[in-house]
Amino acid sequence: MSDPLGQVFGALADPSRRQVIGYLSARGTATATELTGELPMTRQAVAKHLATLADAGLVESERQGRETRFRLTEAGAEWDDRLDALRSHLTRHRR
Amino acid sequence: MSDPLGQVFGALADPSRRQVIGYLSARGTATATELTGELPMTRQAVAKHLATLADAGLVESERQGRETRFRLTEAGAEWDDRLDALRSHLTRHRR
DNA sequence: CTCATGTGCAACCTCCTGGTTGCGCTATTG
DNA sequence: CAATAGCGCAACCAGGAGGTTGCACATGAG
Repeated sequence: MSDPLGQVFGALADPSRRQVIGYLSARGTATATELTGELPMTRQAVAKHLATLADAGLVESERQGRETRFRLTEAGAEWDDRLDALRSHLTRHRR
Repeated sequence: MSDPLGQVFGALADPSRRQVIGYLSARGTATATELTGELPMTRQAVAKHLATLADAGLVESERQGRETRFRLTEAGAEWDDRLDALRSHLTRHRR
């Protein structure tokens, strides 16, 4: 759609997707099946989230044998930091 | 829905809404009818965008007589700055 | 007072999104 | 080689998002 900013914000708007970013930041790498254990949804749903994150350039994948491992891109890691900052900025400013 | 971050990102995901933020930042204040002149949509559509921006806490309104004037909140102004930074960050990193 | 201007509310439509199920293919393992 | 684990693709569904039209209500201007 040639609206990179919109894709990024759209990707970050979903809480499950932000959680995925958090998990990937903590683990470094994970497969869709692994992440399914952490989220209340099916593997295919997780795979879709990973796909939109990849479209937004926040995540990249690499097939290793029969599994596909995902990790944060540089932009994704930057956003993981910004998310932490924004969260504390919110709770600080709330009241 | 008690997902403040999600509301903010959702609001920023739409290009028309980001444009509205830009206009408000430039003009300081505007009504829905005024903004309709700048965007290819009806006044009601603009009003909806302003409502979601207000729900996200990026914009606030004040009724003056028969018109309702909108302006950026502090958070909205901060995001207007962050948007500029992100855009140049993108065009810098792209290529 | 009358009338035009500005607004808000509600119904409606279309398309996208988050999620599901089902199936078939690929690659490891025993 | 056979069985299984992991993945991708496609169809499908309910609900929300972006937008429209139509109308009723309030307020300032003449």
